Amino acid sequence: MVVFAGQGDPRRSMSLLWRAEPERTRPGPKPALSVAEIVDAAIAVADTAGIAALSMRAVGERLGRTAMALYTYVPGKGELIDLMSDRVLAELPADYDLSAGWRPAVTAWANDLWVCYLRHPWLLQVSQARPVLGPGEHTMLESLLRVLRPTGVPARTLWRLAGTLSCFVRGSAQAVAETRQATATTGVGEDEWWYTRSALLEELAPDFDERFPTLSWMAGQEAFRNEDESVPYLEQEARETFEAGLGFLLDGIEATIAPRS
Amino acid sequence: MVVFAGQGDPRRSMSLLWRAEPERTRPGPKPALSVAEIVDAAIAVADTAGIAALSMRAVGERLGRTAMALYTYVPGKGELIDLMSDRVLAELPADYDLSAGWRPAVTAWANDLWVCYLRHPWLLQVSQARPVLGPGEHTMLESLLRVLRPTGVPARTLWRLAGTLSCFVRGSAQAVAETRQATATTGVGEDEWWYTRSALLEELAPDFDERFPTLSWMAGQEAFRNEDESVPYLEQEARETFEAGLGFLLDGIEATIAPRS
DNA sequence: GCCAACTCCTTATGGCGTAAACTAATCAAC
DNA sequence: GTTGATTAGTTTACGCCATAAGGAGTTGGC
Repeated sequence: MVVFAGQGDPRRSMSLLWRAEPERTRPGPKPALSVAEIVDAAIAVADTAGIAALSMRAVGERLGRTAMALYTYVPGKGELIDLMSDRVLAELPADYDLSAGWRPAVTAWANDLWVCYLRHPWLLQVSQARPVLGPGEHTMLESLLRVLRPTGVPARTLWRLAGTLSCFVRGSAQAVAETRQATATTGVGEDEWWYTRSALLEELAPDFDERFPTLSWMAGQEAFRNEDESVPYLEQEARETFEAGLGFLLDGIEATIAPRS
Repeated sequence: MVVFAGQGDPRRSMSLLWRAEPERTRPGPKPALSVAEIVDAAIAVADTAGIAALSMRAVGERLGRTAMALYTYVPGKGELIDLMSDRVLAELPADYDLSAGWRPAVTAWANDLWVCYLRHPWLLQVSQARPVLGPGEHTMLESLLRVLRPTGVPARTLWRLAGTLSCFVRGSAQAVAETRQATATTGVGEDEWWYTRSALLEELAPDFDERFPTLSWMAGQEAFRNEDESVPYLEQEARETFEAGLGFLLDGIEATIAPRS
């Protein structure tokens, strides 16, 4: 299930996103932790154990504290996830080389975002509905717009292009991320999984070929073979879909842009 | 967080997906419920209250039973979600009119899937990594392949096209779905939300225009105005991104297909 | 009539986020 | 110094969740 953003005081969340660290000359014990440290620990937990394992208890434990200790730094779990998302996006490059034209630059942007999603798959499970509006998110968008703006398309089109590209990268990264996560959490390898399932399919749906003629034609096409044995099949498949799809998309965009360049 | 598929006995899950209802002349009290009834109830819960509110208790309650009663029909929550997904996808059309060519047919397919996602937004939060392999999922894919196959592209390309289109529809439907869900769960309208946030942004990031020149240029472009006041802004925005993006994508695909038609 | 199979319930376990109340540390003002 | 306000961090507790275990009542075949 998608994780939603913090719903508490907006001022508090936004301050956390934009402010470095609060100044300190106040009574009370010195804080042993910092927001940054907590966010890092949370990212580490989510990266290694998945977002399902991201609990306040788990993050606290990693820092040698109780779950409740985190609440002095961060209003709640939702806000913590906002901070994680924005921090991870902030690591993306802010500028792309435009000397070879917009197309290689967009490709690089898409690739970087893709890699970021795969390095932090939990990011794909955080709702993007209400954007976090932190510096990281803005950087990601700014860098894409900076690449596309020189093509001279009108602002409205520019915005659509950015939206389309983001959607596509996100959608296709999800395919890979979920594949990996499924393997990790179930402990069942792809081959094994597929073998069991397809045998069952034959048994339970003996009329498969009549019901799904095109699918069964495709299955017989032998177009699917693992080129690189070291990469799981489904993952390789998804990676190629990403590359091919980006190609289709850029072709289409080129057709829109070309008339005016 | 993404909900994962059932991880129990694969035979059991697959039987549930493919078999209508088990034959019954066995001892024991007659079952008062059926798998189909449970799945319907679960879909109703998820549709109205979101997947976060989908608990075994909630589904049982809707049927006048306890949570544990469901476990006689369904191995667990994961498998129930599989059944829900597949059932919803099975409602999609199996065939599209090809008389006007592949392009309107693909557009119709994409639209239908999009509408399905928006009718059942929780579907977007169910991992697609390990496909459910039920009849519904196969129907959805079969109908797209049936549209694209007559273009004569090689099987491998066909597969990439299908993957790309699925990713894109899913990705962009997510944008709308999450927007709506955010409004529903937080109870804060878009305008209100945006107003508060942008005011805070100015206050907390006074150097915004220097850091994000392209974004701030865009914001000044006034390209963004709500044409239809009855539809929330972000949702309309996302819908247009979907339509425009599908256009770019189909243009690109057309370029790939054209040489051979 | 009896037994095995079955549905459905109650109860219990161990997780979760976080509210509330508390202890202990730290600084400013006196 | 001492005091009092302020803060960091703990413990405890509440109400959720999925589901394991075991028991009560129902039914068909023998």
